[in-house]
Amino acid sequence: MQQKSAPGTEKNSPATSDLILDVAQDLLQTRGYNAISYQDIADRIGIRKASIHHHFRSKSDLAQALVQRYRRRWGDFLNEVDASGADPWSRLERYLAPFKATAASGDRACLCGVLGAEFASLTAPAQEEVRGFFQDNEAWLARLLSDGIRAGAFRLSGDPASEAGVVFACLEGTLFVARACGDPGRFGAVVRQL
Amino acid sequence: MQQKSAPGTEKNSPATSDLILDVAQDLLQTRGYNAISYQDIADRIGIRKASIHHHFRSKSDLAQALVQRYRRRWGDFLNEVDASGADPWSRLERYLAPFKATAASGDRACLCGVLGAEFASLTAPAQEEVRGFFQDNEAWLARLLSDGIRAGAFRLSGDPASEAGVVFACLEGTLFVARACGDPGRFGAVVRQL
DNA sequence: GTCTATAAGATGATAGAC
DNA sequence: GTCTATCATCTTATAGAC
Repeated sequence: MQQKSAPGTEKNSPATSDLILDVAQDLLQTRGYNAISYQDIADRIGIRKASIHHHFRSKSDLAQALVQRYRRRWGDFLNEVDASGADPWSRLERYLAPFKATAASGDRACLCGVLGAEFASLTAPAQEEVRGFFQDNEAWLARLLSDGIRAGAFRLSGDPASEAGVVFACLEGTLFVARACGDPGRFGAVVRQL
Repeated sequence: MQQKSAPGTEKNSPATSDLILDVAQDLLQTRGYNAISYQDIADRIGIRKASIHHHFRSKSDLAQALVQRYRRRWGDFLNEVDASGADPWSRLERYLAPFKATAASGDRACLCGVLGAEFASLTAPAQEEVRGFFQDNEAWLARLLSDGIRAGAFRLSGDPASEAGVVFACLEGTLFVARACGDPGRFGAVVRQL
């Protein structure tokens, strides 16, 4: 019926494939990859399983597309933060905002954190994307810390790359712990501590 | 045939129920809860699915028993470390050993970390055990840090409870990141940074 | 305690009409 | 692009023999 993003029609309601990804992402961040089915997604949208297979031939294709989109959007977000030209502390604060929002939801965690937990049950392409997401984040954080040191905004005990690894792992881990403990406020406490 | 732990027979080969839990734990730490089936476990042991149902009526019962055992063993371990009467730094090092071993495996993560990722797909009793495991660890770490400060071994920027939350979340998160990045050595780097 | 046999339902996936 | 219908397979789970 409708082309997605055809010239002059950018205001179209989201394409079905995007809707599928949206629903799949929400379910996945809540329950995990192997706990959700095409039926779950179809029920939420109000379509049939076969329609999802039209957009994503297999479940592993869906997973790959989902984590690809997640990683791309995250990269765009990081670029925006960089482009803002804000000081290191402000950039760090902006970086933490999505984590905060996820923690505040009370029932979601980071998509790649969840997939990282089910790592061996993913196909190689999806594994690669998860790994890439982790590396993207640590590299960006390392650069932020490095800049912050040079600007005199941060004082670190070790090298920026190691510290970035610590900070990122802590953020991912906190999302799980905070959710399991039913304590969304915990994320704020951890951030203050860092 | 054989009673488990009957008086005078403590040297029996492990009871089937323990074997099932052993195999289930290994598979679960690698793939995740919803990615494993009774068939997978039965195949590895060389028994039939029905035999597993004899020991654990349902899969959620198995999950609950598994995480209960995990938490109990962990508690025993923490008590042993405390009973050793070692100095705070040595106790911390002993605490980190199991994490190190898991990271070194290259394909496992913490059982409760994995279950924490699939949290919404667990039954309430299993969720409770996962939460309890997290709280046990943080409480123990907070006490260790508190002792260490009093003994002049540690210097902390915040209160022990907050710092314990940071450290524990970091350890759990690092297991996932290190595995996804195929970098078991990363755990050591994170520990040094902490 | 373990087995065979079986049930009942879910799952990922495909073919073909509209 | 979405649908109905169908498939083969897997999944959790139970009954009852040995």
